[in-house]
Amino acid sequence: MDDQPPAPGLTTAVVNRSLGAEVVDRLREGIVTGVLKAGEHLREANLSAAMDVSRSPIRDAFAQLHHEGLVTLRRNHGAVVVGMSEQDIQEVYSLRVSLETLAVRRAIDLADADDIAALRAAASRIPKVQAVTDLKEYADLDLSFHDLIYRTARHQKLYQCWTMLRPHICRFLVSSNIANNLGRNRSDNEHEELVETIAGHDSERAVAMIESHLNAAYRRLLEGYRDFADRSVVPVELGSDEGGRKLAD
Amino acid sequence: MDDQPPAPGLTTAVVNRSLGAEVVDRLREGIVTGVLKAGEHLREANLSAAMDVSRSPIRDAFAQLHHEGLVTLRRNHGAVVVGMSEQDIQEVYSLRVSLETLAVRRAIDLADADDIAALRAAASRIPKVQAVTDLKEYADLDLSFHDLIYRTARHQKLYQCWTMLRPHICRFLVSSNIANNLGRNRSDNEHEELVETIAGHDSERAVAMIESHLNAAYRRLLEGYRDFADRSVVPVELGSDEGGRKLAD
DNA sequence: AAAATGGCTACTGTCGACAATATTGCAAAG
DNA sequence: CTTTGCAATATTGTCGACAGTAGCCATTTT
Repeated sequence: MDDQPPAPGLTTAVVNRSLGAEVVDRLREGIVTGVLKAGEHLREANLSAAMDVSRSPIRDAFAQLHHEGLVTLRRNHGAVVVGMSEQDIQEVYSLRVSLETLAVRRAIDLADADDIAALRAAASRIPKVQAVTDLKEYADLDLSFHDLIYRTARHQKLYQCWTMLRPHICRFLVSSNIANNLGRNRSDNEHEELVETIAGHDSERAVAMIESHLNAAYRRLLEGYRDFADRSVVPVELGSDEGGRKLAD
Repeated sequence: MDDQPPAPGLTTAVVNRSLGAEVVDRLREGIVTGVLKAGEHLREANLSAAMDVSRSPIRDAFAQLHHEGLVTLRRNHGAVVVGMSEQDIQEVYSLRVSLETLAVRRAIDLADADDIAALRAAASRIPKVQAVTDLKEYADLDLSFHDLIYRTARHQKLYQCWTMLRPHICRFLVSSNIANNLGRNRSDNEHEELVETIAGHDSERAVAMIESHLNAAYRRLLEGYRDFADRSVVPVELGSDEGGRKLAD
């Protein structure tokens, strides 16, 4: 499986990463921040030369990005950065509500004092709207908080699904002009309130909160997307992805 | 020339799959049916020789199986078939309820007459309990029906999550002695009834039905698993798989 | 002019060789 | 007898070369 919630405190990561993992991170960063644009054709040879590695790690990276849904693979044609359509946002957020509802329920059942403390810390780290200067940094901190909820749920397969969604959400947050929309109708304390509700073991209220939190985010994103889409042409590329995967399922 | 309607019986699919895809199918089949046992160490060189391909397709296959959660990858050590613990069953089914609930809701909204007809056909194809002779065949038909629900939901990312669950469920069904437990407390018409409820656009009832259907399956599986686990030692392999990912996120 | 045809190019799919690394067994010290 | 360190070995990680295929463009045909 791709991901396991990292064991708290045990940060073993020093120099033990494969080249492919490095390439994945750089490409994902590029896609999420918009350096690599939707529709762009990624060529193995190009990237191989640019990053000074052979094609093998690049190919591994393509496969991983394909699993994350950030690129499509066409046989004998390589990787293409996927577009962002309204339907994508709709899919990601409808699925996210289902997943995160389950995550919150389990987190409430399983969280110990340390987990609650970590959640409080993560929530407090998210900058207030007025203080947002760097969209990517804001997105990372916001996602770290939600990531912690998923890790607290202690559910490997659920976490793996979340891993497929996370980079898309990050991409949405970064490319929408969320800064303009963020403040409107926002209590700005939703994360802290959610943590306290989790700490209080109030499942029903916590589920209602996460649903409204995510639905609000969804609506803001759609607004931002429409402004964004007006300025830059985004290839939509709907329709069946049939035959588009390298390894059939 | 390709575009002409294919003459009846002329199935064009001949040589158009990659080697890696072929290897994935064979290995997945082996894992699901138990030919490859939990804890078994899959070596690239071995399989490469056995299947008469180079190591590259084998590596691609390992990555795909890793994505499906059927093997774990340890750096410089290769692929190991994952075990089946009660927690695995619990994770798969708790997640499945969340996903399939969403799938049913969307299927009800989006299904047209053809979809309903296809669902009816798929449901009718599932053999009745008394007629089950081949567990794998039964599992495939049952999963085909549920697969159709997911496809009717027209939600790529949801379907991708389902794709991660499906082989595990198939494995559970095949390795549990489900045949012994299948009949008890089973109406045996649940699939047909679910289809009609979907056709009738009764969301709440359909959701309740799928929940009870899946929870019943979960309970049967747990029973079957306990009988199964008594007879064959299943390496559980819990604990942190830290550092076990090929491509870190 | 529009559509079919054929060759060409660029790119990926596959391969075997080599380098790097974790594991395992053995030996030596405590 | 247990533990620690080292070396041998087995296995994966990475690489560059070659083979194969899909797409592109000029050319021909209707």
